[in-house]
Amino acid sequence: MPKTVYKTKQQELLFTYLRQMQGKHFTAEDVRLHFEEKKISIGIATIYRQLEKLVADGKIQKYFIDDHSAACFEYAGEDCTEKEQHFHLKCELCGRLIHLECNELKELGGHLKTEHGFVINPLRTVFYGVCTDCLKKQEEEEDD
Amino acid sequence: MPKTVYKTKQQELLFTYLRQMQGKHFTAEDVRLHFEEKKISIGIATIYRQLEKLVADGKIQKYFIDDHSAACFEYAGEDCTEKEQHFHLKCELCGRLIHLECNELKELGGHLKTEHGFVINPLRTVFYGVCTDCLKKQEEEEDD
DNA sequence: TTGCGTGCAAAGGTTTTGCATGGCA
DNA sequence: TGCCATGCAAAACCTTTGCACGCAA
Repeated sequence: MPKTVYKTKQQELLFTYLRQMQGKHFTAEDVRLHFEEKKISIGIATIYRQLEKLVADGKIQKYFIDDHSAACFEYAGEDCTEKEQHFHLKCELCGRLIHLECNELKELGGHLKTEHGFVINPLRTVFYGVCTDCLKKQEEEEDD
Repeated sequence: MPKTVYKTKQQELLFTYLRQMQGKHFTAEDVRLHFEEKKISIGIATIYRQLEKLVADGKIQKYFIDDHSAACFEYAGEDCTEKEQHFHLKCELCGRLIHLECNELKELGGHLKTEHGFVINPLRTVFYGVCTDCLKKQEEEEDD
């Protein structure tokens, strides 16, 4: 993964998009569509290559949320520090992606480290399960 | 996802394979190769369709371990009960997949349920991070 | 001028799908 | 016999790669 050496117009456009998308997640296709709507043409290969570099630099995170659909990316923000890290919860029923900041969950990291010698990467880990809303719906259906 | 109605030879062959692979994970390609070695031909489409049904029935679990490589499947066993559930740890450096059974981690599920109304599916959730061995290697490199 | 970044198109790998055939009940 | 399951090939999908060109430094 080669380092960024030259500054290009495409890079700058992408950075602008990233700042807009802070805290949100997006796919390579989302990026392409965003610029297509603005009548700006950026090749999908360029988008992938730029995103790859940003991932390598730790500027953005790459997730695999859904089974075999596109990868999701997320911009961590200008000053990405450990305190801002969060976990992702993905509802298997409605597909909703929930950002979860919880100190108790950070103890999970400590436990895994201490007891299992494993340092978890919360920025890549996604918890799958069923969200509150879908649980309610399930219970209602059982009542029928 | 249609239910299984007829019993076929291919189904039975697949079940036999699953029993052999209990506790191990495998891809659709692994299944195909296994039968190819035995001079048994099962179409890859059939394998995918059967695995899909088994996932829908909850007989096997489907994981996405690596970025954009093949999906991994795992047979939970004949009498799959909650106590046998385990989490997966995936080392982002060496690629090792670790099966982790840990009661403390089960408290994680309780916490997510109680505090966040989210019921985690441990059979699908994969924790990404760095394993003990790779951590040691990293530390050794820092000493140089 | 040097060589990195870009864009296009093609290739790559995994999974899904259409359709005719085969086989279970 | 009716209809599901299979197999093959083609398509779909996301992503990567090869190559020629453009552009930053």
